Amino acid sequence: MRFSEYLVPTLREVPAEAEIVSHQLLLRAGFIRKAASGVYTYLPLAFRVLARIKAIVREEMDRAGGQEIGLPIIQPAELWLESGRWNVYGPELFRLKDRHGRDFCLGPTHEEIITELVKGDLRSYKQLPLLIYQIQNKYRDERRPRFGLMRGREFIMKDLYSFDRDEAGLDASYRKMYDAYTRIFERCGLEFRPVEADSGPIGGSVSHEFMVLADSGEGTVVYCPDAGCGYAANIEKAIGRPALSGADEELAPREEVVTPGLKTVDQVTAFLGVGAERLVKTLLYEAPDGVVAALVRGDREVNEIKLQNLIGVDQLEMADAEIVRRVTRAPVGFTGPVGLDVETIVADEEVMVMVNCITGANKADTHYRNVNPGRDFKPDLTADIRVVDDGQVCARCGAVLQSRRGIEVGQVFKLGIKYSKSLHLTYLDEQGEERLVVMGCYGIGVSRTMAAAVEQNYDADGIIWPVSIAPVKVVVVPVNMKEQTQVELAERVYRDLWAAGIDAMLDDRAERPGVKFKDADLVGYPVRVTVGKKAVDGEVEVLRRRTREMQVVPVVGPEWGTPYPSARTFLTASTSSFTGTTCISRVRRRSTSTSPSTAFLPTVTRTG
RNA sequence: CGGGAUGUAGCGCAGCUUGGUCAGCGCGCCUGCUUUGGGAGCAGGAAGCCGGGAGUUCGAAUCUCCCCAUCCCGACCA
Repeated sequence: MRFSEYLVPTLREVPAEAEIVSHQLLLRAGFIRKAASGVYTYLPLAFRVLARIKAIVREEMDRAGGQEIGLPIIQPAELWLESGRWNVYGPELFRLKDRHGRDFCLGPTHEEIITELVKGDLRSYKQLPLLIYQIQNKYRDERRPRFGLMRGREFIMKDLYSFDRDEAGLDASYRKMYDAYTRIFERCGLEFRPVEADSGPIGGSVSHEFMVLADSGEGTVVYCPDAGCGYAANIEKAIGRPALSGADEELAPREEVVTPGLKTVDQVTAFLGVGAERLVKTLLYEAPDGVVAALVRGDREVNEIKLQNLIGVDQLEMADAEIVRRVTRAPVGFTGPVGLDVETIVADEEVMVMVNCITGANKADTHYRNVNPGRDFKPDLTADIRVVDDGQVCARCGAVLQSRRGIEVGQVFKLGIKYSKSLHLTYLDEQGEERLVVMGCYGIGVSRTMAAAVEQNYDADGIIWPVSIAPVKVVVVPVNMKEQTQVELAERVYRDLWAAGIDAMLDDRAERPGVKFKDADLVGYPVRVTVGKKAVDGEVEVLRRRTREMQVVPVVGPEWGTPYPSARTFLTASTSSFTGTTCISRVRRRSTSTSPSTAFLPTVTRTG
């Protein structure tokens, strides 16, 4: 591929709409262009990166026994009405009508249609297990698309569904996928961490997310620094060891304290001269069947996901000031559990051991002192409903937990029989008895993975692609296009690289070298071969993008007669001897007699 | 969906307060010459229904109203 013929519209300035690094760099380096909010065109370089990621995903899915299929993106409403999600999914579902007025949607996920498929053709235990996957565009009309490819309305996703006879089978499938995901993200050259995750509205029992660690991530990973322990979880799911000892005091009689205008935990505790851990924070939530009060220690936050799961609702919103006033007959800031009349009172387990604590008195400008759980109020439920963050202690080993931001690039779920039961997906076992299929589902955000790779691999000059997913491995830069020697040697190196199975870009533009160097850094080719003044001696420079490590390499003999014996070997070695070695060594070899014109180039370079 | 902001040439922006030499700047793009190891210089050139509509006015990029789009901050998800 020749730069002069290739569509790589690099930009010198950062487009104003791009906030995060991956978005900025993918735009600037000529990988993507926006078509609409949350909808992007993939230019040739991006397309190649995506192809590489998909190739890795396919290899690992196939290795684990997966079978790729194609599913419709346009799906009939009937399927979604049947599963009930046509109404539940809400405005995130892209809906459309055909010319006859029939309803359709653009698939945001494919449970319905794949279950339908399997239901139609699954009869016997002999057909199980079954692992089916697809890699396609998905559509979600996000409330707020943002961060470029991170949260688009159209995105590429791999979905695999597993169908097993029983729990043991599901365990095996889940394990296979977990391992496959680990291999995939390792091969993509990403620093990631599998973490325990909440299974959310998709349901099911066990779930892990694969988080690429990056400060721009929207998620938070809580992890135990003790390598032997290894606990790691999404903050939504993470548990810490509860502080289960209160103050060592006699129970004192409850009394009112006047706290004029003091609404926040900080204000109240400062006024009373006690620590936040002596206060019980009472938050009111509006749930479908009534108001729920959540009680946590003053220095904790309520984990709404845990709360939702506990009380079994999928919608929970903080009560507004009006509801607070109606329920407590007091303004926001003075709510407390004593005498509180709500549908459900849920207390965090830490609250129950507190002694002589402070709470709101459900009366303006008033708090209670010396409130004691059990004596002064009785929650309907006691559970872990707090957010675990830095500084809390690992429930398993007692080390102090830490947290980092992460980008969720994959998630695996054990669904169990949740869907097969409601959709009556069954098979006949050896005894001829009808049994429910046990399912799992496993997703990877392919386009998001590309963005995540950039978030983790860049510097002030541009992208630094991991070799395994780089759109092009090597860029060959003749410094001066008017120097025939340089041009010819560059052509030769370029041809040799292709002959050796290494895809290369020849920057044959009549630009000044600085421009080409800047673009090379921006685009992020792992290796740059510079053909400059030393070309007359048959020498070129090989520069590694990541380390800026440079080596002068003799490529041809003094007379330019025969290729220098070690040239190809060296170039091959020097491009494969650092991160992500899996890819280069797997690239298919090509015949050396083929001309490296663009016509011969594969549209997609398959690995493996 | 709430809150905040922004729409002027391909990209980045100024101009709007105070309507009228106000269609501008930088980069990019095209032509020519020079230059060629980190985003060159000179000369010439193309390019904008000033987001859209309706108003106010002798006159609107500028003032008013409505709409649309985009981006950023909060509850969902890959």
